[in-house]
Amino acid sequence: MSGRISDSTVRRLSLYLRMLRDLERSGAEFVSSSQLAEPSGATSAQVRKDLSHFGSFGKRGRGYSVDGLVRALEEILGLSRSWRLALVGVGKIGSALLGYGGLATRGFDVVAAFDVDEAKIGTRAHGLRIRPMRELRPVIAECGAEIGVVATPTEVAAEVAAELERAGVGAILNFAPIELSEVNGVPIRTVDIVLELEGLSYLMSEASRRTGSDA
Amino acid sequence: MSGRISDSTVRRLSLYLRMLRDLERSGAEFVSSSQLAEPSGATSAQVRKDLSHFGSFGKRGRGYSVDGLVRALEEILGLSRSWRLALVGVGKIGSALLGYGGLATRGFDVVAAFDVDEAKIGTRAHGLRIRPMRELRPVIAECGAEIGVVATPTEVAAEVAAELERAGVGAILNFAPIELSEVNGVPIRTVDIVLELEGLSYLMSEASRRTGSDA
DNA sequence: CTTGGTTTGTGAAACCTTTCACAAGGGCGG
DNA sequence: CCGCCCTTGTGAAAGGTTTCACAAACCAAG
Repeated sequence: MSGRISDSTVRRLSLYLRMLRDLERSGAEFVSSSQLAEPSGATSAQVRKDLSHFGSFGKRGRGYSVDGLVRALEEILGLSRSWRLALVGVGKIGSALLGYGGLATRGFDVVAAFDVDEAKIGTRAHGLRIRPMRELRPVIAECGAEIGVVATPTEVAAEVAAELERAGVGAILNFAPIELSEVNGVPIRTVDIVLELEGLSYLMSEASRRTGSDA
Repeated sequence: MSGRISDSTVRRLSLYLRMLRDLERSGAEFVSSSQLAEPSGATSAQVRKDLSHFGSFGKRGRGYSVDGLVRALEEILGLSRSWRLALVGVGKIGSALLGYGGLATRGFDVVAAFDVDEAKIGTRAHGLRIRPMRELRPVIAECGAEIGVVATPTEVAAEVAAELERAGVGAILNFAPIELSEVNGVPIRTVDIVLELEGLSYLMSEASRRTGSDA
């Protein structure tokens, strides 16, 4: 049991948890690894292997207790608490995030927002006052945000990430199309829409090259 | 050479291309695999292996011609042309996408937008007329959009994706927090912000569990 | 209590990706 | 033209993840 857990395993645990919450709402008591596997496109063996890294949660012959596994996964993923986010950059993406209710309902609360634009500073976006960059450090310290969100232009993203890290956040979510390197063990996840589109572009081109030459 | 190329390889090819374009702008003529590797956090061997799946692009002793490799990668990734996107759901995320100039400059043009909201239909968002869902199929056929973008609430995402596929798109980019299953060989990429945040939540919890028990 | 049907937990095998290490080749100075 | 230095392209090794397959365990029924 335990050791270093791969990103893909953690990803799947989140997906299992989603399905389990649906099941909980629908009143199911037990669930088997194969039911759990279906929506995430995994196999039942993979579900069992993933869970086995953290302990033994099922009953042979019965499956897993829905309630019990929900709580276990929330504990493992750190979702039995809520997290505070500090957003830097209240442009298109930043505003969309502030307005997206799906974050708060899942335990991720944006508690502070920053921007360089003098015209925006002091105004409110979705109930949150936009603050100048110079207040980044004190405000993050004061409100205790654990996760920094970079939604700035690419050119300043690396600098902003470094500043967030100095301000004491424990993790960073980056929306700028640039690969930021983790420093001081502060994990960074990048959401790169252009990269995803380019991946699709590759697959479509590949497909048409194939049909083009096969036909 | 060639065979099935992994997602991670394609991802890295995109990153190499980004760096190459920067180099091109800065006037460099040649680049070595180690220079190319740095920004994406890969190794020089990985760069060479990735490229070797598609052919032999370098000169031993010199490295790769920047211009030549840019063109080769654009060809491989299907980026020597531009792609047309059809957006479904002009809410927070959809609007942010429409306003995000970074897509068009990289060859991804949003050419049609759809929504169910009667109040939005007929109005313009960033110069694009919002159309009713019922026009999805004819409009996509007419304007020839190749990529469908799902930016709807989770509940209808699967249905919308299926409708896009029937309308003839060759790939789908999904922003709803749900795992959509590929059908008919139409590839789907999901951008799931909550999943990313939960991954960070896991890492932070893991870190604090470790320091908690080590101290 | 025993039997049968079911599902977990898990080593071993298969598969895939990354790293290593080096021969082969190219350019440049002399 | 020769010899030196540099970097590619690539088999082989290492490392990691997924799938397989089965013993162990549980429940229910008789």
